Amino acid sequence: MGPSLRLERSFFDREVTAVARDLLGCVVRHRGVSIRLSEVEAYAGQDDPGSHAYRGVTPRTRVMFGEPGHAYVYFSYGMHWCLNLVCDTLGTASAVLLRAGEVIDGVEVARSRRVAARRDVDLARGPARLAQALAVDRAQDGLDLCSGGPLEVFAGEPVADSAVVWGPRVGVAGAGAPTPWRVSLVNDRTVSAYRVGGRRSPAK
DNA sequence: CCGGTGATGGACT
DNA sequence: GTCCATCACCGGA
Repeated sequence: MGPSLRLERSFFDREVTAVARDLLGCVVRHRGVSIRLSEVEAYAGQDDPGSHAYRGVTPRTRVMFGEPGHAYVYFSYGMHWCLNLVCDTLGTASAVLLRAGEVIDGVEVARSRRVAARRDVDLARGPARLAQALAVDRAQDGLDLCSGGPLEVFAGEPVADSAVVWGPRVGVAGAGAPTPWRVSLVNDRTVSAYRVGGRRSPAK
């Protein structure tokens, strides 16, 4: 392991898909667990129908419209939390959803938070699983990632373009966007399962 | 391995 | 009232 350099605000203050690409291989750390990111997804602010910010500022989306380099945490499906990193220029409301990664430090702590995970590769394979492994919930919404707080992101080994693959979104109801927003590491076992027809059927 | 489905609560219309 | 940026579990192959 080399030196761990915390990402500065200028890293996040760039076009959101560029930030998403560069987050692969980086390490997010919170409360004793470090995760190397293998899969992320870009949400391009107010002009993106798939984004929570699409309909403007609400109490929930307020953080997205704020300064880049902060955490945006939302509650999903009545029982899960998901962690995003606010990106791009102040006010654009862009963010990157952290979808999956490999636990590289604090494996025992992560296991204790993810009792249902049968294999270590499943500890942070999926956005809600990743947040649970990190013990991220509403309390981390809005936290600054760049000022030495408890939630931080560090640079990792550089990832070559040949080791990166772009794809469509997962689990978003909105019309399919022409742009691929999801980026992941090629042949990485911690990338979340890709479900083409993964939508839940209506309860009977 | 795979596909199908219930659980569960808040944000927004 | 409707819609989810999901997960775990179950049964079949």
